[in-house]
Amino acid sequence: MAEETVSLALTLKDIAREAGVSLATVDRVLHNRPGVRPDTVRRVQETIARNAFQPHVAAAELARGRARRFAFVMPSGPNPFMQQIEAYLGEMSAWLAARRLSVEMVTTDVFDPSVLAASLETLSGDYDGVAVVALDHPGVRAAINDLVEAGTKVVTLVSDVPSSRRHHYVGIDNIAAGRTAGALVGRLIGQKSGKVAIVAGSQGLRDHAERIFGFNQVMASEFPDLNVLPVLEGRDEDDRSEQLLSRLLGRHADIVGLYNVGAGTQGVASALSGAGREKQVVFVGHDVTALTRRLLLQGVMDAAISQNPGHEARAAVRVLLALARGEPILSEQEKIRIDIVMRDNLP
Amino acid sequence: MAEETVSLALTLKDIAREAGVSLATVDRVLHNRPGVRPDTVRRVQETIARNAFQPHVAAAELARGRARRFAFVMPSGPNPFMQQIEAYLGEMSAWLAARRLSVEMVTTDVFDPSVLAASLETLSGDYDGVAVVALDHPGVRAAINDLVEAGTKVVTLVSDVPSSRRHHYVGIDNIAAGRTAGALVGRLIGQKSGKVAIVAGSQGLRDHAERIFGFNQVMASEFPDLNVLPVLEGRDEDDRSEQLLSRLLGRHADIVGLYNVGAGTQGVASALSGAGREKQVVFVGHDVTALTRRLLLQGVMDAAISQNPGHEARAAVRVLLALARGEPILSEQEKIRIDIVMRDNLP
DNA sequence: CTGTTAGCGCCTTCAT
DNA sequence: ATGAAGGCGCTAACAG
Repeated sequence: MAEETVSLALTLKDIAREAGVSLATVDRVLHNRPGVRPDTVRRVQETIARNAFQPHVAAAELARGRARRFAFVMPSGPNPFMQQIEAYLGEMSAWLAARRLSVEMVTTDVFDPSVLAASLETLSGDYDGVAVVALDHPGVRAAINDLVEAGTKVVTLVSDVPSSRRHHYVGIDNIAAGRTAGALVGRLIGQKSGKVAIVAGSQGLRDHAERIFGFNQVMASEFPDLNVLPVLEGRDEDDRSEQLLSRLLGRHADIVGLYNVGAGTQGVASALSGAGREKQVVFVGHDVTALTRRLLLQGVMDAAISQNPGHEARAAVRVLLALARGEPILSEQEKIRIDIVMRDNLP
Repeated sequence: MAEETVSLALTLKDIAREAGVSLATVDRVLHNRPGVRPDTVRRVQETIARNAFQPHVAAAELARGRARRFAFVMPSGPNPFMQQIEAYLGEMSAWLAARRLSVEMVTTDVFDPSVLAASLETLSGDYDGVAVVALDHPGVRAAINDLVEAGTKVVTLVSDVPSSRRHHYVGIDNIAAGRTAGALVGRLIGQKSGKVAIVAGSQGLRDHAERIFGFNQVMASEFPDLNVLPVLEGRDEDDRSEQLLSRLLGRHADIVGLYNVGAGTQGVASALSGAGREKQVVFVGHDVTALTRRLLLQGVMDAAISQNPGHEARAAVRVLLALARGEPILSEQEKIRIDIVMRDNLP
């Protein structure tokens, strides 16, 4: 009735004794440090394996006794999603302090590649790890590579630079997110045919471009009766998004679906209600914020594609920490899922 | 441009010096242990607060040096979702071992209250914490309360016993899950009217009953054109579920929606395909397993309501550990979300 | 190449 | 009511 998984509570010393060597030698083998004869290595490794020995992490941390400094490079604007990530990092402060970790926020204009690159350059050498909401641009890529070169662990957050040498990306698969949005818009529209509008921040942003790509993919292949209109670029600004969309709604009476790829959600919603069409149009956007929560409850928005900002903040810290310590990353745990949030499963 | 959050790396000793007392006294105050004069307590607390002092967890763990034993009481049947939780617990073994924690699986017939209660009784005294997939029944409730009485930390997993004195519930809000399923079925059906079938394991299971309740709630209030048929009780068995549903499909040609509340998914799917109606009926079920993944990809299932089993396993362990150590629980992190999974956001 | 040793910061007797 | 001191398991410097 009971399978087991026991903790033998072996220690380095036990292994040392059993292998007939000293503590220090076991430690060297454990961290594959040089200066041990090959067959001693083998002998020690065998005893370690035979006993399924696991060093006590707490003891190691204590002995190592090194404080780690991480920097988070975030957009300076009033993006609610980014603010949520920052808030969750703040909530972690006790957790961080108890582990002698520090996280510093660096806000910068991540939309200007040279400014972002410059910000990254200033960090070099001062931090064990850097998490950055990155724009995919050659200058930024170079800055990331320089950091990596200098021994800093780098994680891209929310928006990736796949061609760089960053160690890890913490964020969702944006093409899949776009596909998900497309499937939702299409299926929620039902049998009706008509036009579908897309509002994005900019097609120059990698994540936006990828989402649009995924969205169009699904639309083209599965909803031939729906006609996708050219993308409106609202620069994630409320006013501009509202104007553009209002004009579009005015020109097309048969818009039945709407995909808001980025921020500027307030503007998009205003345009819809302004036209009195919030009930006729299936509206899917991104992220659960105070605003999108309200819109979902009101039935103005039908679904939000979301990535859990708390999870994202914690995952970024954990990954940086694991990288800094040379520990393995628990990829299943750190993977960020694409959440579909509707009125009834609002978190 | 840079706000900060520094780690001053204070230690107990620093606090002791600044407060003019010894290490031991600070320690006593820190853990509000008796034997310290009230105003000494205050003085020490003030210095702690003033310096925002956080004891180093690694050092504490090491000094405390106590191994913890946890037991997970799980259903003995071949429920794929439960097997996933067990698998994730297995994957954590290195993590657990490195912290001198042990997790033992105890499988039992959780559907028989007396058997489950007996299983729980045998655990008393041997474990620091117990996670249990619980049936809500007076006998089980009493067994849980006995464990708690004996000082064991108890967490209910997946299925709750709210009226017991369990310390925590790790799982989803099943009423909300049912509502979500209802909203999905209704909205994906679109404007059509017709009948909706429900297949559950048993209405005696609290989680199933709650899901059905939520589902009906939404159906009644928002989809008056859909007519919900009486619940079929398939006991989570494939054969029985298939038979019952096949017969129902035979009797009603106008079934347009189907909600599978529990397991037995294979049987439900077979009944649908057997009738050649897998494309006409909107089919929503629970959990992402190898089977439901396939059904989603094939378009037989339209959506799965899911709770992340990996997250659930880790959260249960973390909560038990925090309870055992007397640490606070990070409720935001440990909350289990209701995930909507469709073909394009399969994890 | 290998071993010895002094801590890391906190907890826990044991004295006082 | 308070303090002193040893030790938890590992790391890192220093000897050899």
